Amino acid sequence: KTPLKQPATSNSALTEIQPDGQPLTTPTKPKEGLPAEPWTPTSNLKMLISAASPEIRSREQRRQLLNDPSEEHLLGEEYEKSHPSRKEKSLGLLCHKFLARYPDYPSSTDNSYISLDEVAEELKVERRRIYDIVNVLESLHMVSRLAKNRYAWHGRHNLPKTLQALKKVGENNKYTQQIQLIKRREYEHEFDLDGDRKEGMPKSIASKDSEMSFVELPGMEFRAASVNSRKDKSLRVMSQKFVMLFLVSTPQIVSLDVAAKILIGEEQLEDLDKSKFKTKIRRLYDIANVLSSLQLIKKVHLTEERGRKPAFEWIGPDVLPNTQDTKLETSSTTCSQAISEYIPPKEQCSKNLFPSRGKQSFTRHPSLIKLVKTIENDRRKIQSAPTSPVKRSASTDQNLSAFPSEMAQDPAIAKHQLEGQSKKEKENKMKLSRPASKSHLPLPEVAPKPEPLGSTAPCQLAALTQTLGVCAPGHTSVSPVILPHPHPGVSYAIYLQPSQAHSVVLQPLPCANVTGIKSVNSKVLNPITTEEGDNQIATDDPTKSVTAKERPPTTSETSPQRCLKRSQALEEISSIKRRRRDAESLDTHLTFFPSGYLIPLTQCSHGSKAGFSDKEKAEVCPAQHTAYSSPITGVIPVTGSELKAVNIPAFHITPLNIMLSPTSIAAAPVLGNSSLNSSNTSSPQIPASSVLNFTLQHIGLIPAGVQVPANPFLQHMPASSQAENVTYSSEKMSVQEEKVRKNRLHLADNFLSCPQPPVPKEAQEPQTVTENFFRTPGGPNTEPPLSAKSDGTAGTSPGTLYIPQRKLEVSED
DNA sequence: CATTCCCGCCACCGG
DNA sequence: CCGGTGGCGGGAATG
Repeated sequence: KTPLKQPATSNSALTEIQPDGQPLTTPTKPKEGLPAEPWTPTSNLKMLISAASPEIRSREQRRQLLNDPSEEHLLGEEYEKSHPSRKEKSLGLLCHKFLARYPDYPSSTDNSYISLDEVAEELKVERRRIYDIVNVLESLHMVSRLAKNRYAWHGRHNLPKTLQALKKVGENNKYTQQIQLIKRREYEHEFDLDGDRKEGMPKSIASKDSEMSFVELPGMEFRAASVNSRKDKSLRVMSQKFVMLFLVSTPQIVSLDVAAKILIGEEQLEDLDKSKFKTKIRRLYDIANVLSSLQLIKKVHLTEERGRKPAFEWIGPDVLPNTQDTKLETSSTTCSQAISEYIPPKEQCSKNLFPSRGKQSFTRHPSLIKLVKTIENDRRKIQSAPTSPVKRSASTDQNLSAFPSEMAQDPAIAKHQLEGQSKKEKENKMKLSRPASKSHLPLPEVAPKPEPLGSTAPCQLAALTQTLGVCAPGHTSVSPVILPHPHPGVSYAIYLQPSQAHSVVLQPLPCANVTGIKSVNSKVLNPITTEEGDNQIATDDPTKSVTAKERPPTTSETSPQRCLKRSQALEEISSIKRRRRDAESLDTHLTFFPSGYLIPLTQCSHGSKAGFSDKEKAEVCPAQHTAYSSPITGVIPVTGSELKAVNIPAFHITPLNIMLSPTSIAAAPVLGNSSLNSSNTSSPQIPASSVLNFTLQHIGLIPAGVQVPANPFLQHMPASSQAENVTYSSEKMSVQEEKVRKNRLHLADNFLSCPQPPVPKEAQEPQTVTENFFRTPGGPNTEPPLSAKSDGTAGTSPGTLYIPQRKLEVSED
C-alpha cells in the first residue's frame, strides 16, 4: 500500500535533514509529520546508524530514476523514498534505536529505568515489538523486569557473567554433542540420498536437558523479585539457548536450522514438524536480530553443499571457561572492554566513533557515508554471492600502518581509523563499526560442515592446528606471514563440497582487489578441489584417508576439523591416489603454498574482541565473508600447517619445501602439550633470521616488505607465481606494493582458519609460548610490539605476520 | 521460488 | 475482569 508517495518523499527529505528526527516517520500515520523527538543524545547516533546501516544503504538502489550518477552522498541518501520499507521497521534497527537510548555500561549512579510504553511511543512502534527486544535483553540480563511496564537497564555489565553462566549450562546440556549429532544426521541425509543408511545413532544423545528454565544470575534474580514471573517461556529461554549454542560450539557459528532443531528440543528424529520448525526459525530470526544489534553475533552464510544456509557467528566477547574469581571475570573480559566500561557511558556509541572530527559533521560527511555504504555493499555482495570467493583486501591493514596517508583509499582503513580513535568496542552499536568488527580476522575461515565425518574421535588435531597459527607462505618475495589463529569462534572451515568447490573457486570475486588473487587460487585449487573433492568426499571418509596417510588418528570431527580433514584428505588423496592429472594440479597447488610459518596461536579464549577490533578495522568486513567463501584457500593452508604439525610426511610439502619456521618450532611444543604430540621435533632448522624478522615486523619495527632476505622458503613457488602473474596482471601500483598486497591477500586467503576444538585449559601453554616468542624481540614482557592493539594491524606489513590481537591482549594482562 | 521476518490476532496471566 | 505480555503463524517484502 502506498508504495511510493510523493508526500512521503517530502517527509522523508525533511526527516533526513533533521539531525535527529527519526528518519523514519511513521509510515502508517502521515499525520504526525515529523515528530521532533527529544532525542538529544542519541539522535546523532541514529543518524549514523541509519546512514551506516546496511539496510538503508543500498536501499533499493535508491531511485534509479533519479540517477545521481555521481556523488550522491547525502543526496543519494536523502531521498530514500522508501519509507515503508520493511527494513526500516526491522527489529534490528529498532533494537539499535533502543540500545542507543541507554549506555552500554551505565554507572551505578544513573539508574536507568525503562518504561515500555514510553519507549514504544518514542520509537514509534507497537509495544509488541518492544517486548521482543526486551525479552532477549532480559535473557542476557541486560535488563530486568521490575514491574509492570517497567524494566531496569543494566547494560552490558552482566554480560560476562551471563555468558559464562550460559556457557556452563550449555556445556552441561551437551549441546556440543547435540549439534554434532544433528549435523551428522544432516550429512548422512545428504550423502545417502536414499536416506536410510543404517544410521549409527539415530537417536540423539539424550539430552534430557529438557527445558531448563531461565538461567539466572546470582546477583540478578532478586531484582525482579516480586514481579518476576517464572516460567519464562520461549523467547527468553530460546534466546539463552541460542547463545549457549554459540558458546559451546567450536567454530562459534551456528546455523539456523541446527539451532532450531536443538531448540525445538526434539531430537527425536525426524518428526520435524514442519510448521513448528518454521515457527522456530521465525523466532530465531527475531532473536538473532537483537543479538546482532548487540554485536554479539553476525550473520554469515555457510556454504554448504546444496547452497548456502543461513547461520550466525558469534562475535561477542569470548567467555572464559573457568570462572574463577569475579575479578577475573571482569578484567578478563578483554582489556578493551574493560576499558570501555570505564569510559563515559554517555556518549558511547556514535560519538566515540569519530572523536576527532565533529561528530555530527563526521557523521554526515559524505565521504564517510559513502565509504560505509561501499563497504556494506561489498560485504553484502560477498555474502550474497553464493560461493563468493575470497576477497578481502588484506592489504588494508598493512597499508594503514605503513602508509597512513593512504587510508583514504581504502574504506576499510578509514573505518579502521575511525574505530581506532574511539574505543572500539563501544561504538559497536553503530553499524559502521560493525563491518569493521567483522573483519577482524585476517584469516579466511573455512566453514565447517561437520557432518561428514561423523566420526567420533574428538579432534585434537584440530585443536592443534588451531593452536598453531598457520602461516601461509607468502609468495615470492613476501616474507612469511603469521596468522594468528583466530580464536575458537572466529574462523571456521568451509565445506568443500565438490560441487561447491568448483563454483567457489571459479567465481570471480566481487571485489576487484581480491579478484586477482582469487582467480589464482581458484586455478590452482580448482582442479583438485573439484574433482577430488567430489570423489573423495563423497566417497570416503576423509578421516580415513587422512589416517592412512599418516594423519594422526585422533582427528576429531569437529566441524572445522572436518573441513580440514576433508581438504587435507582431498589433497592427499589426490596426490596419492589420483596421481594422474590431479597430481599435477596438486603439485601446482602445493607449489602454491610453499612454506608457511606456524605460529602457535594460543587459543586463548580470553582474547577479547577488543583486541580484534584492531584487526577488524584493518580488515574490512568483506574479508571475513570472503574467507568463508573461499574454502579452497583455507584448505590449503590448513593442510600445510596440519601436516607440519602432525609430522605428516609431507610429500606434499616436500615439493614446497616447507620449512618449519621459528614459529613452527614454537608451535611444536605447544602442540605436544595440547594434545597430539605427534610431531614436535620434526621441525627442521629454522633460520633465526627469519624469526627475527618475524618478530621485528611484527612489532612494527621493520616494515614487512623489508625483511625479505630471511625467508628462503618463499622462494619457490613457481606455479603459483605464474598464476599470480597471470591473474593479477592488470594495473599495479608499485610493483612492490602490489606484490605485497597480493601476498597478503594470499596469506589471508590461505590462512584458513583452523577450527578450534574446545580445549579449554590447554590453551595457556600455547599462549605462554607465543607471548614469549613475541616478546623476545621487544624485550621483556611489556608489550612493546603491538602495544596498543591499534597498531597491531598497522604494524603488520605485507610480509609481516599478523599477530593475533588476543595474544597481545593476553600478554598485556 | 526461497529467505527473512513484520504484523498483529488473541491466549494468558498477573494484579 | 482488565490490560499488559508475548506465543504464534500468515503472508508481505526481499533476495
